[in-house]
Amino acid sequence: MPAPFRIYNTASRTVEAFKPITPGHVGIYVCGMTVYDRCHMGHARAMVVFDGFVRYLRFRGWSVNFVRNFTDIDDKIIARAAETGEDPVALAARFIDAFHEDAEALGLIRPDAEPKVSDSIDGIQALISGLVEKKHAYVNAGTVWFDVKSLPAYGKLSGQKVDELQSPDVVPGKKHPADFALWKAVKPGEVSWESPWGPGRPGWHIECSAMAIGCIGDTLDIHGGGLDLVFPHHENEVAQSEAHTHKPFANYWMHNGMLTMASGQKMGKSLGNVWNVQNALKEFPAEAIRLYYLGALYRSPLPWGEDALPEAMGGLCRLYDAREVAEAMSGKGNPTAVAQDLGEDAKRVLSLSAAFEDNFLGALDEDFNTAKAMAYVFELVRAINRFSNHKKAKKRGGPVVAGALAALDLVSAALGVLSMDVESYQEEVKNKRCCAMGLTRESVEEQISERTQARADKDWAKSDTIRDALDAAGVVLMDCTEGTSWRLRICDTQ
RNA sequence: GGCGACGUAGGCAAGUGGUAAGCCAGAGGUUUGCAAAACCUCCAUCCACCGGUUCGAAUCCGGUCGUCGCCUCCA
Repeated sequence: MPAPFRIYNTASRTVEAFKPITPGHVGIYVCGMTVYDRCHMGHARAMVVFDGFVRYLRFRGWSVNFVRNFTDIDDKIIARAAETGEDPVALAARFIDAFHEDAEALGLIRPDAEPKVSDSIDGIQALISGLVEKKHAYVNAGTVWFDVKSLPAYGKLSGQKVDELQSPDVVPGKKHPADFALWKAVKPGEVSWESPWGPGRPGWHIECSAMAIGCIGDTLDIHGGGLDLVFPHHENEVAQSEAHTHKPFANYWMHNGMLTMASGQKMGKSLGNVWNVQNALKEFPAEAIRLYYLGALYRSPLPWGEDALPEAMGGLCRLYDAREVAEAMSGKGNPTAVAQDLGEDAKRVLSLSAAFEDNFLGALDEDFNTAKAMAYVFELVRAINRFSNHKKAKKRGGPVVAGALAALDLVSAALGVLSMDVESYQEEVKNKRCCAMGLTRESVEEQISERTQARADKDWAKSDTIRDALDAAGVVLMDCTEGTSWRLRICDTQ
C-alpha cells in the first residue's frame, strides 16, 4: 500500500488528506509551457517542483500517471513567428526541442505523456461540440465562446464573482466580458484547422481540458501549475470540463509559488527580467538549481537574486563533501557495537540515521514540505562531519555511517537531489565554475603542482605566493594528507 | 474596485496551541607550516502592530499597517 499524504488544495485553501480515485494510483496533469521562447527560471521552478513531487509519490509506492502538456498553438507563438518570418508550428517545434534539452539538463524525469495542442485538435473539437450542444457555448462569426453565465458555479476555484471582475476589453461578439474563446475563427495568414464552425484554432484554455481528460480521464486526481494560472486559466478549465462531463474536473489543485525579484515582484517575461535556464546551467550544476527550489516550500514565493544559485550550490557542496567523507570510511562490524566503542558522536550518527527516513518522508507527507525535509539532511550531515573528526573514524567508522549513506541515497531517490557520485559532481562544479569565472583547469592545476613542489621543499614563501595568487583569482586550495585539492570560491565576499 | 496569499534574526527559511528547525553571512575557539574545509560556542526572552480567547499563542479570533499575486499573456 502506498503511504498516505496530505496536500494543500487551492480549491479549499486548506491542507487535505489525499484520497485517490483509484486505490494506489495518482493521475496528475501539470500545465507545461507555451513554447515560443526558452525555458526561464520561473518555469523551471514549476518543472522541478512537480518533478520532485512525482518522484516522491513513486518512491512512496504510488503508481503515477504524470502528464505535462505543451501549448504549441497560441497567440504568442503566432506573433513571435510573424516577427521572425518562421512557420509557427516549426517555431513551436524548435522550442519543444529546446525545452527537452533544458529538461534533461535539469534532470527532470520524462512525463508519461506530453500532449501537444496540435495533436489534440479532434479531442478539442469534440469537447467544444459538446459544450455547444449543451448550450454552454455559442457561436458568433466562426468563433465559439464559452458562456460563463450558463454555469452558476463559475468562479468557484478562484473565488471570483463574474460581475466583479475588471473588464477593460470590450470584445465584439461576446455576451459577457468574462466569456472566453473556445475556438477562434481564423484570421488572414494564420495557421488553422477545419471545424464545424469554420476554419480556426483552439482558444487558450480548452486544450488543457481536452488533453487532461484524454490522457487521464474526466476527473483528475491532481491538477498542477503555477499560481498565476489559477485565474483565468484553471478556472476556465474547470468550467468547460465540468459543464461538459458533469463530473468534478480535479480533486486537488496544486499550485507552485512564483519566483520573485528583489523588488518583490515576480519574474515574468512581461517584466523583462528573466534568466533562462540554459544560461544558469552553464554556470551552476543542475542539482544546485534543484536544491534552490526544493529548499523552500513549493507554494511560497521564492526570492530570486544573484546569490540564490551560489548559495544553493554552497549547500549542495556541503552535502556532497559529507558524503565523500563518509564514503572514505572503512572498517567492519556491527554498527551499534562499533558506535558504542567510538563514542557519543558515532552514536548520534546512528540515531539520526535511524530516525531519518521517518523524519524526512514525514515532512514530505505533510504538504510536500521539502524545506523541512532538507533540514533533516543538513542535520545528519553535520553529525557525519562531527564524527569524522575523530581519529578512529576513518579506519573504523564505515559501519557507523553506512546508515547515513543509505539516508542520503533516499534523498536522491525521493527528490532527485544528491543523485550523482561525488567525483562527477565535483567535476561538474569545477568545469562550470571555471567557465563562469574565466579560468582554465590546466592553468590552475599547473600552479598547484608548482606549489606542491615548493611545499615539499618547505619553501613556504613561494607556496604562499602561489596560493595568494590563486586565491585572488577565486581558487581556494585545501591541503590534506592525500594532497591538495581545490575549488572555486562561490560567493564574492569582497 | 473585486478575489487571494503573506509579513519569523543581517539575508533566506521551517514551525499552525506548549515555550523559536535548517542554510548563508558575522564574532570567538579547536585544527593547520600558514590557510581552506570541518567541528565547537555565540548570534530572535521573541515571531509587523494593537486588542481578544486560553493555564498557555509566532501558532486561534477581531482590527490596524505593510508587501505581493490574480482580475490582460504568464510556471
